[in-house]
Amino acid sequence: MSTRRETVRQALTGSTGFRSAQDLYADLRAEGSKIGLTTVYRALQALSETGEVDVLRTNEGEAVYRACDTEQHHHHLVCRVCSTAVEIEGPAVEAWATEVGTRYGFTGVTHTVEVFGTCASCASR
Amino acid sequence: MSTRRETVRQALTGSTGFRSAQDLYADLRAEGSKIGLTTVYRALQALSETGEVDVLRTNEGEAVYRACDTEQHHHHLVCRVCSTAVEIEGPAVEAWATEVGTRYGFTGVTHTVEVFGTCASCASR
DNA sequence: GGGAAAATGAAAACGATTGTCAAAACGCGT
DNA sequence: ACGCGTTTTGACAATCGTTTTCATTTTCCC
Ligand SMILES: [Zn+2]
Ligand SMILES: [Zn+2]
Ligand SMILES: [Zn+2]
Ligand SMILES: [Zn+2]
Repeated sequence: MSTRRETVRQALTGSTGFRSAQDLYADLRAEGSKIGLTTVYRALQALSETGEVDVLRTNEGEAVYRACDTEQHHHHLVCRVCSTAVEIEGPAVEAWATEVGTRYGFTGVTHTVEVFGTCASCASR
Repeated sequence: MSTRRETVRQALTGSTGFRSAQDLYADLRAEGSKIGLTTVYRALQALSETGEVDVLRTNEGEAVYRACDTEQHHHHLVCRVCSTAVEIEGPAVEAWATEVGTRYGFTGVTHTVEVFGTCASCASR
């Protein structure tokens, strides 16, 4: 529980959307922190390994992170414009994924599901 | 319809799994082709733009491609070990995704869904 | 065949991420 | 407050996938 990791966690918690390591670094530096980029990467890696933050990849291959309200399994509805995200659930999807996996003889079935769109506030601009 | 693009398309079609640009480049060179890495990237980009091949990102951020049997909207069940993939459908998921999107006021709703697991042949080893 | 336009590939540039390593901060027994 | 071994930090270099640049080669059409 280093103070730096806590700093990064809070920077993430302060945002409702997914943020990249470089975004967070820029934010922290802007508000006066002397944190290094390497440390931001390390903190995000640690936080995602413990499941405290969620990670996903943009179409460009960049990793973006989010400190969600729950650590339970869930998915996201993400705004393509501002990257704001809403946590969503889909019991039917969970069941379908494991069912289709086992149907084809796959074991250890997991899945990734993300829903994208333009949020109401971004649409009205 | 350059001959190089066709070469790349066939290299992809010859595989049942998702392959990276570098994989395909290595394969093609191994079988004697004098193709350049840049051209492989360009071909894959063109093929994915027209929807002829599907793309997804590995957890490490690498783009991997697959020439699927259909160009219709579908998803994949991918082996984590050998990357072999099966094309799957889930009408319920399609409906759920658009429903949850509009429920939160999002427009232009799309989604990404991938199912992962260990295929039977990889499990028996 | 000749020349404009498209395709090609080697090498350089790029951007995100990771590795290196010495300096700084910390924990703890004294 | 003081050493001192351990952990954390951050500047910088290195890596890796991908894109850009640009000169050369191929294709296409007359
Ligand atoms: Zn938005
Ligand atoms: Zn799920
Ligand atoms: Zn397999
Ligand atoms: Zn779908």
